[in-house]
Amino acid sequence: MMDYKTVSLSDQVFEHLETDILSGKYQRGEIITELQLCSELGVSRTPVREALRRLFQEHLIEDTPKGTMVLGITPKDYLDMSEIRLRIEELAVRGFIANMTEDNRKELNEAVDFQEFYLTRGDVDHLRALDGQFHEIIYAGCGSRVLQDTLAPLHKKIQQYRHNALQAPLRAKNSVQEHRAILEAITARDADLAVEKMRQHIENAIDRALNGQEK
Amino acid sequence: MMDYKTVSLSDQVFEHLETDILSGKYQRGEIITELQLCSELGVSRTPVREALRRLFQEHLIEDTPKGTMVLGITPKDYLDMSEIRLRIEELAVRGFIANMTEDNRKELNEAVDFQEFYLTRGDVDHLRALDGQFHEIIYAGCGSRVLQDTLAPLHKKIQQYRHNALQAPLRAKNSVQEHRAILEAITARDADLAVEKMRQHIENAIDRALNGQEK
DNA sequence: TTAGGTATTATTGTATACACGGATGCAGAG
DNA sequence: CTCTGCATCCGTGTATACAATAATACCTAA
Repeated sequence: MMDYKTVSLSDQVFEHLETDILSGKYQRGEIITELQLCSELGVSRTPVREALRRLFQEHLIEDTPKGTMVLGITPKDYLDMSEIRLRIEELAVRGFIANMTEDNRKELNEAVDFQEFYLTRGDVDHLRALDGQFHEIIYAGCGSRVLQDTLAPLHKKIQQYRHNALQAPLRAKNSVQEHRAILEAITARDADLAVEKMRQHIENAIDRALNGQEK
Repeated sequence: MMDYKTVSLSDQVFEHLETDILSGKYQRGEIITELQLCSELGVSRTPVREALRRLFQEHLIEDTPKGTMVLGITPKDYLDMSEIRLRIEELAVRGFIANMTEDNRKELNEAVDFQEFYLTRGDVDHLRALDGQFHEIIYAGCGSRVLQDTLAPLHKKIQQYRHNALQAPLRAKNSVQEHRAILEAITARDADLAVEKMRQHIENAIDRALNGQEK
């Protein structure tokens, strides 16, 4: 997975800003200027501008006459993204099973194993990262670059957004259990069951976000 | 709809390159360098780079050690995008009906009226543009920015790709008829029917693309 | 002839200078 | 007090210069 070149300042700025916007550090409606970012991050305008162009393309920011306005993710955006995932994450699951290699299966298995490990440790940060990996492994192995490119950004945004909303203490356990159930169905190559488990998983996440609490 | 500022070179380069990539002028796998684009387009590297960053974000290009490699849209990408549309364009249609204003309805109606007009003229270029508008009006009026941002790029890419594959002589008539049927269902606020008509419309487009011919 | 090393070149990454345009604030007139 | 016009400033858009890196080609030596 190693890139052929070292991460550029452009990329670093992009990831930094994306994280800060999704995590809510930059509030919706806030105006940020290039020069302000330059001094904050200690780089010149070039990498800042290139990062902003990419964020613009993801509709996380908007150009205004006074500078760059932060858009970020609203609660409605979150629900809309979940709704879309409910419709097409099924395609990824079916694709993953159809294209599954032993390596893919093992990778997914390991992700869940690690989740269970960090669950006993109560290591929320690692759990969150692994939650992201679990879904991204499925996207990456679904056989469709388009589907991967559509779902991965949605999931990333949802995940960051959720992180902001609820600090996931009890959610973790249920989430890992649901991942395990999905993994088992996938391992058994039972596509219908896996899809159903995934659907439940996403719906549960929506419920938890709405209630702000684990039942 | 007017932007508050004139279109920048960055934007122009972006749209130019996007069109050329989607239309196949730049072949998949082809390597293009920034300087080459600069001399071709007569601008400096800055706007070129910013345009490339946005194309990169859309996964239409890829960075390689030798330059920027064109990815573009493959036939499989086309099918995958259509599959996704089949799943979520329904949401847009339902959203549009739920949020429909008289203005929205009229706008959609006009788009179809114009299509029928240009159909009698055999004006394929205008028909293509209006086909894009028809769907984008629905996206824009569906009440979900996320859904709009997800569907609009898919449709744009599909449309450009199709344009390349078949020069749409006979397809036009059926397409307009299908749009009319969708519009009628929407006007009647019959969401289930509208969704069904839309589903057929997309499936027909897939069939036509696969056969390369109108039945 | 071939292998290895070095020099050159090609391309990108970054910083910065300059230009342009709009917003803002101030001053003066009504 | 308000409105208008001008000057200033702030922020972005673009071009270009410089640096670093990686590929390539050439030359030399075995």
